[in-house]
Amino acid sequence: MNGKSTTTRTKLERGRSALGPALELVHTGRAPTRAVLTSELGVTRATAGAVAAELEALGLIKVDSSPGSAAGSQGRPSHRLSVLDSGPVALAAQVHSDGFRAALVGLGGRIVATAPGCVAVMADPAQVLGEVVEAGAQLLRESGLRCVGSGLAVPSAVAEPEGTALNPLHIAWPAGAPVREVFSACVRAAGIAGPAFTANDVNLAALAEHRHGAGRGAQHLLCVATGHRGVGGALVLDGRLHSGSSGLALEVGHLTVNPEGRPCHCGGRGCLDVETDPLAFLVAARREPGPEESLLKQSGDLLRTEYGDPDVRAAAEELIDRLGLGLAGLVNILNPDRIILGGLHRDLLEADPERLRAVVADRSLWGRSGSVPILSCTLDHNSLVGAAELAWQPVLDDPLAALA
Amino acid sequence: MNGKSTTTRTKLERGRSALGPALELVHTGRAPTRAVLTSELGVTRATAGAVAAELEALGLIKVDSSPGSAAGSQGRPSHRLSVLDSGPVALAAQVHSDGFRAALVGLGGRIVATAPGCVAVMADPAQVLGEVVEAGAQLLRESGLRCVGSGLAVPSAVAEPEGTALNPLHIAWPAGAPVREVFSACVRAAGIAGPAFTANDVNLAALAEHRHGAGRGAQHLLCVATGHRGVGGALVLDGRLHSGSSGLALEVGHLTVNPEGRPCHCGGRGCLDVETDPLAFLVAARREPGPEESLLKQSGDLLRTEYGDPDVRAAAEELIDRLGLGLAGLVNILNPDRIILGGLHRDLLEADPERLRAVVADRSLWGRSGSVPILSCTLDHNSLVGAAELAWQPVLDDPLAALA
DNA sequence: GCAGTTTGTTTACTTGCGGCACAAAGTGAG
DNA sequence: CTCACTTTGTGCCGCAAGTAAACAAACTGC
Repeated sequence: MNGKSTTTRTKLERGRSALGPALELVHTGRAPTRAVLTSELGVTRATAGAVAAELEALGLIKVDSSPGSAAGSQGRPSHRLSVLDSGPVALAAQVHSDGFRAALVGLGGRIVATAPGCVAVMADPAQVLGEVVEAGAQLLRESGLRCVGSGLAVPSAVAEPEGTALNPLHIAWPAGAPVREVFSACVRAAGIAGPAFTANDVNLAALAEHRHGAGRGAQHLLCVATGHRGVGGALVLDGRLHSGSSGLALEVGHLTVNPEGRPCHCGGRGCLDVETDPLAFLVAARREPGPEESLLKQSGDLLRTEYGDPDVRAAAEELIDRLGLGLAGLVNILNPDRIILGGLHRDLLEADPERLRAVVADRSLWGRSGSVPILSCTLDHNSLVGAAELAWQPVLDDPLAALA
Repeated sequence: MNGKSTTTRTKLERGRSALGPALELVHTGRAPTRAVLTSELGVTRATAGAVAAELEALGLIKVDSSPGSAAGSQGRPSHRLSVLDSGPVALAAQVHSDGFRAALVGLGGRIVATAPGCVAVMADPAQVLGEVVEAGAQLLRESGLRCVGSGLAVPSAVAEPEGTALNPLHIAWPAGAPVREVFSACVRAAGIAGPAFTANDVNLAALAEHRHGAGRGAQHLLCVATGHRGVGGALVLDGRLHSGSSGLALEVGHLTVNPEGRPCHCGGRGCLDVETDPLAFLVAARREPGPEESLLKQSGDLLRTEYGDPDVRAAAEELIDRLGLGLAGLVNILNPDRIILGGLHRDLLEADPERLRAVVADRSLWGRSGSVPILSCTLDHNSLVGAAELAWQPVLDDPLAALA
């Protein structure tokens, strides 16, 4: 925090100071017109106009002076602002238990191109990341678009500041693998421009949902989600990801939600991780679990198509109760103003929203905090979009410096 | 968050923009000299000089051009910066189970004057707050100092944005009492200048420790403390208090730390509140608890003077283990980079620091996050100083506007 | 006493941005 | 269709925060 910042910012390095906030407003869809931009920034129309023109000159946004379908209100119609379709993109990559995926993501969380996931040998991080980066490089070559940076989402806690994967249990990587370093090296080796970032997938999903999905406008957003195995959590505070002092915050998989529950590899019993993930659901519903990489789909389909089956319903209610207990514990500590659920938890919410909300409210200490809205994630590929957010962040912070 | 801020900041309202950050640096002791101020602000020497001169002209700080005891390094000695002894003060008030206390607190957390706590009839918030505000008004009259605002610390969760006390269990106030409203009314009625603020005492203690005590420099500071009864928690993130979306975050008293433990009024069993507070300690140590308003002192004295006694030692170790379990749970969710303990928890830490640290490390999921430093609170009257911080905040944010 | 180092001060100069006046582009009433 | 009205965009002026650069001041060590 301290330590004599020796970097005296010179005037030349700084851009127009309102440039970053303005771009963020357009990026998150909170500034559909120049008039709104003016009021959101709290500056004069003259300044907002100059800022918008500069962002347009940078090739980031588009200013439509011919509105066409006007809003219908009185007065002169405002120029519409939108992200530029042919603007720069970020390279987003994701690794999960059923393969990997690469995509190009423009401003506004718009997925421009995507390379479908391929199941591959998972043992060696360098090999897997080399492949996914190569797939991304191919997309970049095909599109001919400028790249502002790269982001990678991994299904593991990522320790800060080193960027090592602490528990990539569900992909066959070694614990402590230096994923950030490896990913950066792959990106550099492929000749891809811009910085490279790596973070946990649920954290990135939460970030993406906060900016473009179900979390928009929340000040204290809690996100809990499953993959095929295990449970992850994330917290977005005032628009910034809160990942703790060493990246390990909100690793909620080992909250105890059933003191007499099944043992967990962490040494405890009845952890959220083993009580509310897809495998737990299938076992509780007395179904035969399929291959690991389709557990999420299998359990989700089961919930949606056979909810009438007593076994399925009983299993769902059991998991909802356990999940609710875990969420209530988090609510008591974090007091979020919105909760969003992904993976199987989303399916559980949609199967019986009232039951989940009732459990959370009942187990919360304060009525107020327990009545927090609980919503489903709404973005496709939210981890991927979140990975792109990381790469976009320098541009959002200071467009001039980042694109120089 | 959104909603067209119609308040277009005019140029006249804004002061020198670096004024607030500069005052905060002096306030928290991070800018002992003008040269350090220059580098911390990241501005030129000319700007830092102008800012320091302006703060001096406002009567907030003192610039000692004759250093006397120089640092001994090379070059021209820098002017020393310090808060002005005769500068304005904030009125701080605290209510707890053994009475109340009023104080005047200057910049830098310096307690200028204090009115000793008086045990009084506690039933009526308006009466109690009227008395404490009157005591503060008396201090202000005696000192003749200017008052920038008032702050009140209460031993209860304070719901936002209304400012009602949700669980003032250990003082005989009704749940939901509108303490902020009542306190503001008392302050206005007494003719005391400036805005009035109200918040939870442990939150304020954490804020004070972060700025002036054991929490200085921490980015993610977790504070846990007892009063005479019950346990409170607080989190300071990047220098700002995190109290959740409705003020109810970090109400950690009802974390389960002993599934077979004694019943708690919240309906659960073995809550931190009833397992690690002074009363629990005295019972575990087989001592006769004295009057409620001296439980903290009684248990602290016992720990310090009779730690050789097997009963005392066994009780301490039991409480340390339970506290460690609770802290580990918080560490797994919040991943703080420092923990500070107050009240009996501080005494427990000092009785056997190694044991507590070992328990926390053992029950943390990640070795990294479990090795977080655990320290004692160091400030006297930290809740009182924290209450003053609330009142000082507008001045720190914009000195010109706040003192206009 | 003199070179070297670090800090404070003075004097332009740059520049982001507010304020203002005016032009532009729509709506609705008659 | 015209005119009043509302809201938005643009050009111009000026302020003031803060940089940059040159100079002065104060202390150390040889």
